[in-house]
Amino acid sequence: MDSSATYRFVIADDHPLFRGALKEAVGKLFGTAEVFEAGGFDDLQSLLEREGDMDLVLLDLAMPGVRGFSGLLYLRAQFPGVPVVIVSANEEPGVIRRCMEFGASGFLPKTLGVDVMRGAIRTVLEGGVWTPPDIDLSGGTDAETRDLVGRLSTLTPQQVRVLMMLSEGLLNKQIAYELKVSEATVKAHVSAILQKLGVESRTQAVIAAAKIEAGQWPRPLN
Amino acid sequence: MDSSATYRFVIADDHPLFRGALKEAVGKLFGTAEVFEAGGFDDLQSLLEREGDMDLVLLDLAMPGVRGFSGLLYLRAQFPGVPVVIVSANEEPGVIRRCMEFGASGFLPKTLGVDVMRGAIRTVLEGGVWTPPDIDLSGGTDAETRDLVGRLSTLTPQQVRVLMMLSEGLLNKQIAYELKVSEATVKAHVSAILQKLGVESRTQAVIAAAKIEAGQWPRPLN
DNA sequence: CGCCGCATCATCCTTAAGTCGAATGCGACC
DNA sequence: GGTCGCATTCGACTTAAGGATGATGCGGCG
Repeated sequence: MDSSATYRFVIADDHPLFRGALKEAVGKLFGTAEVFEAGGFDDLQSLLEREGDMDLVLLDLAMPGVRGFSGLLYLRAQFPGVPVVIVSANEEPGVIRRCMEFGASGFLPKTLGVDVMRGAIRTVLEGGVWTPPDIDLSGGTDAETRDLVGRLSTLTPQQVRVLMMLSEGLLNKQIAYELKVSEATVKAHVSAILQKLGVESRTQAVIAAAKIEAGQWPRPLN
Repeated sequence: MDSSATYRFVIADDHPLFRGALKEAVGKLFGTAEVFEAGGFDDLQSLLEREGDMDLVLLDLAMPGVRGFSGLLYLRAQFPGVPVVIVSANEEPGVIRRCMEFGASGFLPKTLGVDVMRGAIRTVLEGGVWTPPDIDLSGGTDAETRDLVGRLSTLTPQQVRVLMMLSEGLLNKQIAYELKVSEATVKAHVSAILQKLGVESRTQAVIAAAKIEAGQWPRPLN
């Protein structure tokens, strides 16, 4: 089998209908494409662990089990070699920009036409990056947030995992158990995270992380 | 001077124009009313400390120095005797409901007519509670959040202050310094907070508190 | 007045958190 | 191959966090 011709995709979206449609659309792009589906973040995770390298993951930002960008950040950390294209109903420039900053290879608004999507996916498969045209990717975010995003992207895969568990309020001991390492190791990771984020305690770290997730959308509360 | 006839108000809003208009509107309600203004939360705070009992505070939810409901919660904790009426551009039922749960005496959407506002303020001054008509105050919020709101409202004034400082990532030592009490006292408060919120660590406490502030508005991010 | 809730503080103890130094392993680069 | 950097791992040590107990003062309330 010619491996260069057989692409392997994952479509991760909690909406089965949309998943199916997307599968149809991209499946016909290449005759020999192998398309996997994941309905939740856990599915996606075990799929990637089981199946090994993928050529592309199409990820819905609003998947069950993920709040916002964490999923993307986590994926990029855990499987640095797998390109991720975000598929989202939201097309605010700020969201798109943030996704690209977190290492996405592309951003597909769900409102896009099938033909455009195909072109975009082709671009990414060839190693490129695709974002919607007529979108202003520059500026917009406040300096503090931008700084924090930069800091977050310096975290190593394991550190991202630890930070996400910190944000769930877990103890070092619990994190150690989950990751199957010693508590000393977790502490080392936490220390590194604190340094990289420029904060002084785990509590401040989760506050900083929470800011990224919820912080700066056009505030709906007042 | 007849104290029962001289009402003392505070108008707290960061928008000077609106503050002025509101002052005009309520000032003429009673000939002898004394109206104070505050452009920021710190102003409001020092004003209340300096001037003592007020008959009413008109508080904008989106004031500088306050994120969301903390301001209300804090005011109600620090000055339990002063009725607070929220004035907000936002009129989502969820927000209104939350305000009332946190002890507001009324909620005035900024879109309200002057005459209606006057009636509402009169109602509150007579010890009543006023919310916009044709608003569904029941249901809506998920059980978890409602539970948490209930727990938060059992916190004592000082505990609210401590919780807000926890949410800023301060150490017990720093909180002790700010509040001019010993670290032992802070620890006592923290322990009480953890119990009341039903969590096990300061980090989980700030996560819980953050959920209330940003958590469950109709999600704008995707 | 006595009771109770709130706030304050101390002491002792256990556990969690965080820092420091250091070892290992792995991939990149010369 | 050797070396450099980096991620991951870990143990020892220091400091912070949190629980338990007990105690004091103060203001409201039946």
